[in-house]
Amino acid sequence: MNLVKREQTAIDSLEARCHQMGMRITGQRKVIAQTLVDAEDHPDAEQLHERVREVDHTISIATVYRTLQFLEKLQLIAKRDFGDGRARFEISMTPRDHHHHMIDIESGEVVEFYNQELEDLKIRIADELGYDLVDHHLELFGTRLRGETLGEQEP
Amino acid sequence: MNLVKREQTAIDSLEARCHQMGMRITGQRKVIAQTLVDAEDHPDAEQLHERVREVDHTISIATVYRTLQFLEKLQLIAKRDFGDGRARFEISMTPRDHHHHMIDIESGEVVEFYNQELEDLKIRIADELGYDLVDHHLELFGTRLRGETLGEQEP
DNA sequence: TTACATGCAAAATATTTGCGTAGGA
DNA sequence: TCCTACGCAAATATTTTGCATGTAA
Repeated sequence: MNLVKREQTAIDSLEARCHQMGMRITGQRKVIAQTLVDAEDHPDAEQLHERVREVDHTISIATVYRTLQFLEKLQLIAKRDFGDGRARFEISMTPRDHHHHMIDIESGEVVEFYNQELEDLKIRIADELGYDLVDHHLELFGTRLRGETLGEQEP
Repeated sequence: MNLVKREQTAIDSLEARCHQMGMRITGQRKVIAQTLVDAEDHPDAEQLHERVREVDHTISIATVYRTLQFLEKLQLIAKRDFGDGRARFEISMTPRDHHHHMIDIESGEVVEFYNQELEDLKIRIADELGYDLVDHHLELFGTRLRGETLGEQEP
């Protein structure tokens, strides 16, 4: 029941923020937010549109884009760039969970990670440059190690 | 004379790589590469096109895009994303000089920085995840600190 | 009721590509 | 000479927007 509880919390959080900002919580916005909560990957606008239409066939791509902008402004989701032409989106309702991405340049696979040392270092760097850190993006691009380090073997 | 020397080295490096790859070094490519060497900012394709046309009025936007792809493949330039819709480009002929960007979200100003600790940490993180780090992008977004830390004051 | 949100379609942006010609090696 | 690269214009891809209508509060 953990998953259900987390999802409801996320939607509650969406509703709370909407009210806070004096904005309406519509059926479309709920479906789009819920779809992002359920997503275990990093869909782009079009992929999201497809998924959302499985629930509500009438939702347009314009609404998807408008809702994504809206959710981003509310800081409920984050926009990412993995180097291909389109923006990708993911839920970021829990501010503690600021992870980053390791992208396999051969397979396109994306692994998320979190590293406290990195978080601390970035705040320190920004501070040394005379800035207050508001957001940051980090993407690592690489290829899988073979053998030695992990003892893994390709078939 | 330092600047002149560095610029020539960069263009030499371009010519060497072109030959290595069996590709032609054309007038357009030289102008585009030189313009990127001279750029002290991070121009997008259209800004680059404007600058390049001041030197050779006939260079088309298609050639700018094709040359940017080409130079990126040769790892002579790097593509960046600062969160607005377009890709930005910068010279990266010297592999040691792997810097990152601190972006002022109020003014749009971009400050470059390099931090050895960060470089080491990223390699370590990738390794721990089972990857060999090939490339990485880091952008910090923030607002200027007031007072305390730097003793700077707004007017 | 009444502003804000939506769907649709067109527009705006950003980038890529087909094709016939030009030009570097 | 020969093949790559070019300019042009059209195509594609992604995202935004104007407008009339719908709907949450």
